[in-house]
Amino acid sequence: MNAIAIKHNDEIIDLQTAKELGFEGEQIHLDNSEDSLEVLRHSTAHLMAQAIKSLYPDAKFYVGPTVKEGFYYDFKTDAEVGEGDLKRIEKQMLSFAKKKYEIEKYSITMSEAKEKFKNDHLKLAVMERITDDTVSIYKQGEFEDLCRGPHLPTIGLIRYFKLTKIAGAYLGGDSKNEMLTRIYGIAFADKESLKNHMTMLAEAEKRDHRKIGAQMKLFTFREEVGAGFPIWLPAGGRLRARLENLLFKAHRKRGYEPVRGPEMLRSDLWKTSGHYQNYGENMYFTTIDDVEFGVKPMNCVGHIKVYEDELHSYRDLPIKYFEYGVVHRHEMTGALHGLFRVREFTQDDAHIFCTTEQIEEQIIEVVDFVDKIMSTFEFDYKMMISTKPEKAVGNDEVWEVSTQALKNAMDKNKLPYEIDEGGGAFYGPKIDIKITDAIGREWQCGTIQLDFNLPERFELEYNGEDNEKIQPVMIHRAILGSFERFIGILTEHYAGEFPMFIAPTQVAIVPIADTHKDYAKSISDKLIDIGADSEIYSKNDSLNKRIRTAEKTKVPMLIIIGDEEVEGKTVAIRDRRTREQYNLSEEDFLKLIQTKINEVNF
RNA sequence: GCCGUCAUAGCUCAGUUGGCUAGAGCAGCUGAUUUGUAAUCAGCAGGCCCGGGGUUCAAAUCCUCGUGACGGCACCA
Repeated sequence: MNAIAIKHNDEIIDLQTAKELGFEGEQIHLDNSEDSLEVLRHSTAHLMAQAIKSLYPDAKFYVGPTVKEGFYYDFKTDAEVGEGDLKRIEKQMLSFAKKKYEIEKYSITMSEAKEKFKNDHLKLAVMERITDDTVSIYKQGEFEDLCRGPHLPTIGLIRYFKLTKIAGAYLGGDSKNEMLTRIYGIAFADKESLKNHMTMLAEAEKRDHRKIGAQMKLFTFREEVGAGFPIWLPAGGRLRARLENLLFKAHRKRGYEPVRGPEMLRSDLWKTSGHYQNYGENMYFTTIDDVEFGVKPMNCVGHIKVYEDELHSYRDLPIKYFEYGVVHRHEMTGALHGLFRVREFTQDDAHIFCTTEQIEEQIIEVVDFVDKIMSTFEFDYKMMISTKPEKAVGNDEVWEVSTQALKNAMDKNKLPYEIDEGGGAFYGPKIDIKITDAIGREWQCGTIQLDFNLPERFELEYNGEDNEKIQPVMIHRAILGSFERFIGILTEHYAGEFPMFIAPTQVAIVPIADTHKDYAKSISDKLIDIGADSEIYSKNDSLNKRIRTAEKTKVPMLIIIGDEEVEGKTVAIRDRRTREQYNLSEEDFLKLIQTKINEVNF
């Protein structure tokens, strides 16, 4: 098997370049290793560009890199290109690949390149980002493209690929620029891997919380209600209530007090907080009796008003208020996505008012809280420290101190984190908790924000040891982030098969005949007493049909009761997770359910 | 917001080049059947074909403006 590239000084060097520069190194062969796929997919992007150029002669190309899941190419053409054209482009790609064109490389100076591509504004835009004096051109058949490589020796090696989606993308990722057409694709070294990848995508689609949410009747959206406003259905309501209850206890144990602020507050307050100036375009406003009100996009101002209700001593700190706060944010239409991104959502929000000395321990306590919950659900997550954004209030010194405080807390406790420059809230830096979902996407959920600014703006204070007035520090934090997004992620994580302690329904009861309905009802009542929900499948359908229907609802446990069970006071259990069938006495069964429900505490 | 695709019954989908009372499965209702572990049978009902405007003898089908959804981009919990 011939090499397709080599590894030189830990860099992938294609054969064209290796020959030119006389480099040697470990051979990279065409397989599904990371290095090999990097080269293969990059060349497949070029092959796609070649096909696009032949089908749309006016097409101009921007960049075509490889990404985590394949590759894409951004281009511009006056023709309309839609999803239906992907097949056509694929076909053209295959026919070029069959011609086995060699991929040739040559170098020219930057000024020659600028002359060569003078009529191609996209290539000129690409070159603006390059500082080198020379650039390389890769050529296959008639098609050539400015590129740094690495590439395969020939496009004849490209066989197993698929164009997956077509979309628009801004030139240079900047919404002020023109929009280009982007086509995404995937390529592998062999047929089997491509097939597996496509199967994986189909499986991921089955887990989509929007799909499962509809099937399991967790939530819905309606056009006449408005985009981004979820409607919680009974099953979703039950699931959500379980989460809320568990979390309520968890907060109480950690010394948080439940409070509640109003849904909308006078705009003057949002001006004081800075939301009006910095976040106003995302807020909903209404004017009544000549007074303008803003619907809250965050709960902090309400909690500040709770704090202001009485004088505080340093002895009282830290003070922790929490609320399942409903907030409204006018997200842009294109951003809406199932429960992951909505315009009305409920945060598990809390604000900790503490002294500067208490910052570190408080941050660590919240990080522990987060870890407890994430590990309960077996989520992978990572933490990111986000620094001062462009739009921000407060002076640089305060930002510096607070950002450093977050880093110190993490460093001292040896907690790993990444840095997101400029990703902070306008009032302070934050630690974001990002969960990796079922298909590898990352979602921001929890957040811990350190804030010196709002206490200053609202002139918050407490009495210190010497009876002097001291400004407290505010920590804004959410563990789940929002119930909406978190439940969406949970749904995909479990593919709808929620564990007992959180499932909308714990037990499905199937009485074999009408004569067993009374027993079913009595079990159902006893389940409610121990905090479990059940549904009785007693409709006039065949037994098999009812078992099938019950199974399809993904309820964790199914019990069947007939003459034998009524007589012996037992139940016949089907556990859908373990697929086991066995019998238990009614008493043991209730104990089992109770144990399973209570086995989780945050 | 931007680029592209799309919208038919509660759900999943048919509906030919514009042409008869717009169809099916599931779900629902009624009846028969009372079942021991993944779909019993029969019947009934259900549609402002997303909304407004237009073209045409004729529109679910073509045009246009909205609304909503989907895939990305940008933005973000």
